[in-house]
Amino acid sequence: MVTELLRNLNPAQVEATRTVDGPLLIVAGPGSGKTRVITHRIAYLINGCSIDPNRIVAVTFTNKAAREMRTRLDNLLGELSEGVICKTFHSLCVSILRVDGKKIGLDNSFVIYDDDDKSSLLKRAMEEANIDPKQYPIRAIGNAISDAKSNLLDPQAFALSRSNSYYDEIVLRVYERYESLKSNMAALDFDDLVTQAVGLLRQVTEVREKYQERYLHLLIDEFQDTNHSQYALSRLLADKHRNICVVGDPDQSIYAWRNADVGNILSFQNNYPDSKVINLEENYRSTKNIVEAAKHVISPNRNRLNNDLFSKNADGCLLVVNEGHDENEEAQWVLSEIDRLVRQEGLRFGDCAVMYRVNAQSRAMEDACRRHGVSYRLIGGVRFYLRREIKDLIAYLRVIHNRRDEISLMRIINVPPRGIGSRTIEEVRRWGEAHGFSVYESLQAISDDKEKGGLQVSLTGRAVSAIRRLMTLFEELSCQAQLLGVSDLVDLVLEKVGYREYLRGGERESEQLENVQEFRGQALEVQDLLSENPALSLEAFLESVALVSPVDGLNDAQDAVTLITLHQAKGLEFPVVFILGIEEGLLPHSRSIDDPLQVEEERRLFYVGMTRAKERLYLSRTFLRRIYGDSRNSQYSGGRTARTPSRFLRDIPRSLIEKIGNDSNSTRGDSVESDTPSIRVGDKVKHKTFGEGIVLNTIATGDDVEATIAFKGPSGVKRIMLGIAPLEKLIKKDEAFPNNE
DNA sequence: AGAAGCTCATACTCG
DNA sequence: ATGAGCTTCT
Repeated sequence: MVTELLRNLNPAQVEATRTVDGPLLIVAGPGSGKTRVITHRIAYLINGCSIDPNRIVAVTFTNKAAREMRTRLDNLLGELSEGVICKTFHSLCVSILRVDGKKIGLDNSFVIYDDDDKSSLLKRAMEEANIDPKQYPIRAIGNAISDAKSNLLDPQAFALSRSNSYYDEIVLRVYERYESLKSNMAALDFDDLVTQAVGLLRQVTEVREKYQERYLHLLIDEFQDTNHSQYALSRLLADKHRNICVVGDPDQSIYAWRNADVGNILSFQNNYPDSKVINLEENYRSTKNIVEAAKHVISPNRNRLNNDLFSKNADGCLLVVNEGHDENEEAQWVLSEIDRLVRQEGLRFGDCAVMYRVNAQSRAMEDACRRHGVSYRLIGGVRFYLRREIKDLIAYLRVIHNRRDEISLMRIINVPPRGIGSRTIEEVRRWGEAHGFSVYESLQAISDDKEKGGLQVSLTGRAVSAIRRLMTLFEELSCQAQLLGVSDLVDLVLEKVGYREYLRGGERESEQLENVQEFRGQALEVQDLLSENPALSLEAFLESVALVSPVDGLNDAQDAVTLITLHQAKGLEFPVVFILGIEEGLLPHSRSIDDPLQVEEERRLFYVGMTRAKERLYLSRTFLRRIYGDSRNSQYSGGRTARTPSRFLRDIPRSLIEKIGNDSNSTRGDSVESDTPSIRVGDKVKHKTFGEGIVLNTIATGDDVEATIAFKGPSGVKRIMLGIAPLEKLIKKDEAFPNNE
């Protein structure tokens, strides 16, 4: 049994599988059989070392990865696999907090706030703290708070840790207010799930010891993308037995922007000096050409661990680089190539994935797919659970589950319109605050106040009766929620609230009704799973909708082209991959372009995308592109922005590329480097009449060079012959942007 | 008072 | 395209 388990593994994989005692770091390059090693290691623990499956925890990045792992464990172990705990960080934390959270004062019917809810709450916190959201954008403040939490800094610790700049002072004021509101509402945001779990384990000895004892073996996947708080949680859980195995690849770290810290890999080696390190370097996924190209793209990065990826696979096809005119032509090219692959090469639509940096790029692809009648699945985009009609229904369910959830209550208090407008709400709030009541309690009190004038509340009789109707509705729904499963509850909400009628006549009516149907179906799934105790299904359902990610729904059954962002593509693989928009400003993204560290992350993102491809890799860029209508750049090129090829393209050896496209322009953005070394793409220049600008492109034309330069201000993009241009000043590319941050 | 209709700015990557 | 915030309509 055990020898069979190890038979199909290479020596490094065998070693990783059999190293079960003590801390272990597995550095696993893309396609190196990482999941295989994790699952085999778990199987080995159970079958070879007789470890109780219930004492093994595997933490993954997405639910989809967790499910996949469970399926593969099931194949290796059969029924035994069911005991293994396979969860994401967030779901692991939720389960810990549901069971033991009350020991740190957490209401166990807490709700989980998504980013929308978080913004609403931040907005309110800022209102209360008299901070102008125009001066201090909610998003920026929210990120600052998120940063603090990722580093396990509560408001107090944040206050001590920061320079007392005025900005930090503002953040602190909002942070304090935000936390206290959230606590009143018995709500947690995503960051809280981890920080609260850490707080619980740190503060409550018995809870800490319980989990430390139970979790004999801990495996953390995608370790390069954990943040400080997640790592702290991992260490806390592993502290007794010290059997902690982390699997990661610094080259695939693409979430620094949400506080993931590759430094955790170094910290791991410092925190566990006795840890063993195993490198998985053989790539089984991709052709040799793809692996070679990817290696050339990643190698300019500094601060890399030694992980020398190689492949023994066949060379395979050359990479294909396309240069299209604009995003529509690019999409057109993708579709005709996919057509060809399907008709001539025996591939399926489902084998093909189209990847891009930003969601907005999916638009042109969707249009092209529809025109060609090719079915596609769009991953991400406007997420299902963030659609208005779905969020409304979730808000009803949340208020039923936890009436302190004021963000949800406020969302649906007058949806559908029921005569409780902003003035009424304001008065209810004012009254509630004066009496120390939550909004729901205030509504109840006002509703129950039979003798008029008993309360000091200035509301019209009309408003009071509207409130009374609402309270009657909620009382009934709450009462039924004790008896019904969540799907039946959704039906009751739809009926009693008149939600379908509310959607009637709207512009997106049929689409919204379809979404509602889909939502009912999902509720029914959870209800059926918990048919023995239907009242529990509401909480389970709310939890499942809070923690899904778009990739979770990706099913391979349907033969459709996958449209997906590079970030979401991590961990996936496809026979054929198209990566679009390999242009400066998009990949690397304009928001990252000024910071060398961020450019390194963009490079890793490209590397992640490339290494998703098993057989064929297509790269594409355009000369013009419209993104979001591009209002800022509308003066250029008829509403579109002139594009220059990504610097990353230059790092792929020409020998690996088969080039197509209809423009004589070179892939190499600095093609004239040797002729006129003083002007290169990316240089900052100053023109006598047009002012300051950045060189976008250079083309040798006869005995002169034509440069495309984007000037600041109204001049916009101009093509200029360098021989005669009155360019006064030149700053080299690297000096053009001294650390702006 | 509350609803509806309008303009306006705004938009990277995510559990 | 979407939401916030404003004005106008009922």
